[in-house]
Amino acid sequence: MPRVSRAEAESHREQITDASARLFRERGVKGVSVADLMGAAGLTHGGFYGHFESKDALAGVAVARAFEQSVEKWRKRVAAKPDDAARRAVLVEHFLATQSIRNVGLGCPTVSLATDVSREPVGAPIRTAYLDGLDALVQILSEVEPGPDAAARRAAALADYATMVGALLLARATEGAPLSHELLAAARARLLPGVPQATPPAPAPAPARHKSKEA
Amino acid sequence: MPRVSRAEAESHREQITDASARLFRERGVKGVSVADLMGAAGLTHGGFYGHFESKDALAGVAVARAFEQSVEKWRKRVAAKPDDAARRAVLVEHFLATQSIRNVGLGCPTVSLATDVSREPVGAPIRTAYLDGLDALVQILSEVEPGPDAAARRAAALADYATMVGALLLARATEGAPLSHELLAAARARLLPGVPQATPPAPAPAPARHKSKEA
DNA sequence: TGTACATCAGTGAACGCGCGTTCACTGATGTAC
DNA sequence: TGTACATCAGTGAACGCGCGTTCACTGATGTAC
Repeated sequence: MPRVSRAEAESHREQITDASARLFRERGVKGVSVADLMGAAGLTHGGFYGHFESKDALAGVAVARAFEQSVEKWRKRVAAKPDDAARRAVLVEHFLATQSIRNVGLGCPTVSLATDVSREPVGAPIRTAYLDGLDALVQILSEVEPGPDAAARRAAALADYATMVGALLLARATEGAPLSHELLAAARARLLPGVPQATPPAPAPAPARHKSKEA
Repeated sequence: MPRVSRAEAESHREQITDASARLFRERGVKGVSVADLMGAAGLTHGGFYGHFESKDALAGVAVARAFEQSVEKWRKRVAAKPDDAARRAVLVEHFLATQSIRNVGLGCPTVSLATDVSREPVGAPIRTAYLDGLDALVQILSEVEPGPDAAARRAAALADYATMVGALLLARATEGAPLSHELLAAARARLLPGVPQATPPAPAPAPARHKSKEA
């Protein structure tokens, strides 16, 4: 089986990177072994060092990959909406959706990796990747915020982002308790005042004061 | 040296608990060994199981201890202020102070342990301790929030809390970059609009439009 | 208060285990002619 | 296009290490008389 073609080897490297981007978010960098990562690509552990210099080096590459995926999703959501208010709303609603609680592996790396990153020394590859990725997401959010100037829009984006990250982080830590959904709902209400909260699975049938909300 | 008095043994248990409450916040539960914890109390690792059933059981006790310390601090800060607006402000300002970035070991466990807790299975001792502790802190904040009724005050407390947690979490993950302080400042401005931001080490000398802000 | 002995807090060696990393080896791939 | 050989992607055993946990042992503490 050894000595596969160069195209296959490159595909293996991609598989390792993608699996790491997902598993590191789910279990943390320390929570996944090199053998786990290679196994996710259908390989054995020994070949790892043909692809990456070390597990820490992979962490940097994998975190960059995770952010690339998020940036792409954000761009697509933004592009599908007609105006900035709708663009901001769709970003917030996706971030704070109930499904985001359980969707750790493909969810925003900002939330799932923040603590791991903050425990790494300042020069670690994972820190650079995280900082760059966070910058890119904040930039996208800034562009759809209302405000008189760029500084105001950036400040609004940072405050919004902090609220979303905190709410999802706490919702995950309290998963299974009512507080978990309460946190997401409170953050949605804060960031999108006046927008109907349609997220709970079976909302009470309202008396339809204005009009029905779902087709 | 073995067979110390019962009072000494109880003191050892307290030292282990306190050291764990601090070190678990700094490095995570997996980031500290039983030998580290016992060493912090001046003991060797073998005696650990005379005090706790397992490392996981200690994690529950230590996290409860960490939250007790935070609740006590919050109560003292609240008690020192004359009205609810000032009480809310002092809680927010302490949470989002620049020093909080580095003060992980004695800082709010909600931030430093959220990810570790969310990666534990639902029945783990650490999850119960975390949920109870978070409930207690949210309760204190709810009592000083403005609002027409208890539900509104609780929703405001949850949104405020999410904003503070997210801002501090991200500020820690980006420590060393300008973005780190920017995040704290944006959250302060969002939660305490109109309050002068005196936190940067050397604020530009303002033209003193109303009055000087520090005695 | 004083003596005799059972209790048990802490020690340190040992356990099995999983980890990140290294390395000799294999054999299909890629290349030179 | 076909042959000969060097390259190198992947294998799996092995390395040293640190981990959580167990356990026989020690000797001061606590207790019974």
